[in-house]
Amino acid sequence: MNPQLPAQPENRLLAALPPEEYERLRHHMEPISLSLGEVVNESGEKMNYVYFPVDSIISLLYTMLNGATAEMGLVGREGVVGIALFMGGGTMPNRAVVQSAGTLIRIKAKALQNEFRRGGTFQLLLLKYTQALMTQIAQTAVCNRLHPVEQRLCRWLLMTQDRAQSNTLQMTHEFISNMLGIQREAVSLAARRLQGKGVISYVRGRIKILDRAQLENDSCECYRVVKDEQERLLC
Amino acid sequence: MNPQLPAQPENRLLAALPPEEYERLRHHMEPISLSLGEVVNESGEKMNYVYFPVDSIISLLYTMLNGATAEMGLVGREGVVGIALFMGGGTMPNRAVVQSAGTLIRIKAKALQNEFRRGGTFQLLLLKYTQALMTQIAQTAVCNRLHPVEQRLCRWLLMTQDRAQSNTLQMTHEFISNMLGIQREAVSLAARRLQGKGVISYVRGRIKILDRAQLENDSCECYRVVKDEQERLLC
DNA sequence: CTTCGTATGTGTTCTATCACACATATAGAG
DNA sequence: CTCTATATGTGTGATAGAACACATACGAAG
Repeated sequence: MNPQLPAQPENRLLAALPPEEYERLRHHMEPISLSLGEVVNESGEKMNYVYFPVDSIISLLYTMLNGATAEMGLVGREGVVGIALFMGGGTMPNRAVVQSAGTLIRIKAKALQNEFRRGGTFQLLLLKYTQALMTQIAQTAVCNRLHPVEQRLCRWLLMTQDRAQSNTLQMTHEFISNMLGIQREAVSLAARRLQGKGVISYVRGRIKILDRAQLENDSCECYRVVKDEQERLLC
Repeated sequence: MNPQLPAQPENRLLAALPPEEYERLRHHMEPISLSLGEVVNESGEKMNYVYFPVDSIISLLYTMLNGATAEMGLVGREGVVGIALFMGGGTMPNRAVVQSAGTLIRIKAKALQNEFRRGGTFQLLLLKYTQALMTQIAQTAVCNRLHPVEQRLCRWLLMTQDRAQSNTLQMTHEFISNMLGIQREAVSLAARRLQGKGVISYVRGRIKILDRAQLENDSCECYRVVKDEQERLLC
């Protein structure tokens, strides 16, 4: 169906498949590219595809009735968007938005489910990833409750950089504030403190990570917990 | 292995199994009873059993390095504790504690995994429940960020009452504060306001829900979202 | 009925964050 | 080079909660 799949920066879940399973799925893989802000899936809406990010980042967001938003999870090439399609629910009550433009590989729900039901490596990988995502979401819950803005910002920058291929992130303070569920001014303040320490630098929607080690120091423990758990589960 | 299982208030997941699958698992079910505060599973520790609460409530807690705690999920007879055993990770980085004493049915990891791999109703139910739990955790994340203490307390009381069989809950403000990840005094204040409105009443570790409808009104939207999603998935 | 451990009440101070209201600076279009 | 939309800086209250320090009150055991 699609002759040329991206060569190197493939999605990790797909890359980990044994040849046989990969071959079967290969014919259903369809690369697409999405730009910043595009909605991959609307809250509560039935999905027709499952999406495997290649060099894009997808944010799982929840919007409250009053319009306030907060992120619950972040998905890059280590994962997949559309868990509900194999978990059996079909839909989820949150939105999936492109946070960093790039390509994804999508697979039709039916094809995915067929392969999932075979109970092979594919199923195992998807379930393990789902568990890793749960840990990420759970940690976000606790972190939101117990840690101050600056630490949360550090954590978020680290998570984002892990999923970006670069150390320059294209995003405004305003955007970040919607992800962290805080005021834009609070982001600006925290970012400025980090810039003062030489950890990051930024100008108009372009953030550069200068000192990753220090960023990890300034972050709360949550970053490490999630990262370690992810590596344990997916390597 | 165990001749007499509790008659009526069974665990919902087990109750929903078709006779054949139930029969196979039946021989591996072992009812146990646990008292308040017992640790069903320690963070990061390999589990030997999976636990299906019958008339007990289990709290999924995360403890920070500095000792602060916050709850990420609540499991009653609608669910199961030990998701990592079928999701493939084996362990999870959080603790499971008895929040309300009572009985559970436990099943050895091996037996559970064997039945899970058959890919029948059991697998389907467990995965759907896992999705419902994810929604609960995700909503907790967002709620922790965006809603004030009093609304969160209402939500938590509602969730707890749904899982308790009674409208009297045995728990101190201190205990609740550890679940919500806030100060005990903050719980006392919010509780007193609710008592003033005649929504609840309490004395020394015994909370009575007087006006459930009003409690739902005073709660944030999060309670409904999670509840609706759970009903959609598990009915 | 007393005692004592524990649960809850109450106040004060301190801090982070929100909520507004603007000022300023930058990149890109023309 | 100028203009303009947009991103960021800055200040000033208001408020929710945290932290701490006790006072009180309940209720089970004796």
